[in-house]
Amino acid sequence: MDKGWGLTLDSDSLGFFLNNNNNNNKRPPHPHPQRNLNNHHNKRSISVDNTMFPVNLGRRDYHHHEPAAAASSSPPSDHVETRRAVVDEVDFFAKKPRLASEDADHHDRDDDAPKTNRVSVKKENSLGEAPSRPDLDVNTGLHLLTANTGSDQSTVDDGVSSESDDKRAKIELAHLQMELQRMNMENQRLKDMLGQVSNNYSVLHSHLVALMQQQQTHGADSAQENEAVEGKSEERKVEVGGSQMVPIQFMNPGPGAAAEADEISNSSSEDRTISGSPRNNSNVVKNSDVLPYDSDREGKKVGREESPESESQGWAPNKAPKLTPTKPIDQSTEATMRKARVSVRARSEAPMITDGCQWRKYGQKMAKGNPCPRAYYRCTMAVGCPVRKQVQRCAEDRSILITTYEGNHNHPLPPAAMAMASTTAAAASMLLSGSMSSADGIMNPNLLARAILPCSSSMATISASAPFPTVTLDLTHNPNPLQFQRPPTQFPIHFPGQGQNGFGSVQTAQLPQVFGQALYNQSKFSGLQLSQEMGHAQLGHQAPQPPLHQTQQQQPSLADTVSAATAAITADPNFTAALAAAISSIIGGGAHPNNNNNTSTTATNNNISASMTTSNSNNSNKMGNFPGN
DNA sequence: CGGATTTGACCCGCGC
DNA sequence: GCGCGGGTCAAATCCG
Repeated sequence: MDKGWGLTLDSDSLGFFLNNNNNNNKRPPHPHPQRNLNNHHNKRSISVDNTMFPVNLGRRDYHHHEPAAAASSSPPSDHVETRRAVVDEVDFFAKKPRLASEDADHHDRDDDAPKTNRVSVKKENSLGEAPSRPDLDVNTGLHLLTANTGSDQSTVDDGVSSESDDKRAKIELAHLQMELQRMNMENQRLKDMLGQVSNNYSVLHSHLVALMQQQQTHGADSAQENEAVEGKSEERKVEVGGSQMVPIQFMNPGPGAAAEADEISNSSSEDRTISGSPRNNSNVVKNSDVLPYDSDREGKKVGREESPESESQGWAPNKAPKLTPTKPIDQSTEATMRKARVSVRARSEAPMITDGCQWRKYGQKMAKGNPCPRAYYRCTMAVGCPVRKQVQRCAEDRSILITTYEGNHNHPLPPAAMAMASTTAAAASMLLSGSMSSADGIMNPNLLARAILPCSSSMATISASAPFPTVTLDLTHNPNPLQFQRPPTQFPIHFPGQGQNGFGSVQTAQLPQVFGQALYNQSKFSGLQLSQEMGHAQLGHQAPQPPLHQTQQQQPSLADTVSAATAAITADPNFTAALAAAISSIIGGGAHPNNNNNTSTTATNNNISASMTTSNSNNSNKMGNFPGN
């Protein structure tokens, strides 16, 4: 029985495993709440490895030992019912057990019959002769594999009924162990599948966005070119789909990007050193990463790309202007492209919004014109990830947290992080796409704004002022649940069964789910959660902020909203229109004039309103020095 | 003790 | 050329 309850440890770890299945954090253990999950992750791996195999050995012994009763007499265990693997398991053993169970039944029911069977079996075991009867033949096979057969049979020979009970218990134990083993294995497979699906989604999504950009860029030029681009795009899509290369290629706006993407894996990191900055060391490490994406390398390649649209958005510290001495115009464009940012304004008392990624603070500065310090973070989920973000309180309303993202992750993201990452990347790509439609777009904010926001959105502002074009997503405004309903045509792709995130099933059911979006909602994390764990009363804005902080149950998850925005972006062939739809979907209604330094455009159609998902969830980072405090 | 944070210094681009 | 501001580095410090 001890062994049997050793199984509960397995089951615990199994449940543990299941619970954390979506948390693909790879960070080392850390005391912070979110990192505890990482801890779990590590533990999970270890526990699976350590517990599975030793137990498996034991289980095997048990199974070979007494598989018969396991199939015939053991009652269904708690773990078994719903899992298909268990069915397979039972089926698997039903072959042997069904025959062997006859033995067991005989043992249990008849006092005499077993003797005959035993005699014949022992005879076969000892002699190894071919049996004359088929049933005996089967029995022989089973017992030959059994190490402890002799002892068990000897106990049966004693004819003690209590020992048959013990035997039955052992059988059940063996069965449970086997089931647990199966479940562990299957969950491992599921985890792998999930990881693959996530990766595939990243790849597909990024390239879809790239394709959208290409269409957008060339759509106005000529239909002929557009067809040509699509031809390239299809080629590229196929290649990407096969190789899973370049998971993050959001920012390849031009047709040259297609060829460029293919070259990225072949490009060497040496080009990157053109900048001569000692700070680029991390990029060398980055190139050694499994994932071939490297925005820096994209940046390097710009210098030798002929197409003005070949510049992509590298976010890592780039000295881009130095890279292209032969094309002054392209230089400025490239630099701008590379510096494109997506700023998210959200009300939060927490030091930082939890977006699913792991961040490490590397600096803090007092920015001019804002009494609140600006904190600098970089993504630490992968070595050399170029993504960085700045967190700063709004000078005018310190309850508003402004998070500015730069760059694209060069590593697979956990589901929770993909929503935000995809949205910001898509928004940035749209910004860039719009700017690409006109050479003057970047320098002409109004033109750019018109290009990107034909429908205009009061909540989305675009600052195209050099050198950093920025899309600002303002999530600080009152969401209107009614507005959350969106014409289905906006989101043709729909995944059913999205109601498990605890939020209103209505909006979640109506939300579009593109590709792996469903995974987001399954995550324990909301894609973008705003933590309130730090000093609620500090800023004094916590008190009833009317509709801004409504109950979570009535608010669409911000993760869902972000996903919706991403879906809108990726699903709509009209890319600029998609931008407006996405942004307006995030933002919701209401005018928002107070974007300090951004050239803003106002909008009217707000089909989906975003809400802040305030929760007590963990903050991945503990900022000892909270900007704004 | 290792990792994260803090913080002053440094680098770089830009405007005058 | 110089100053300013943004961004980053890295040694010191903190913390679990």
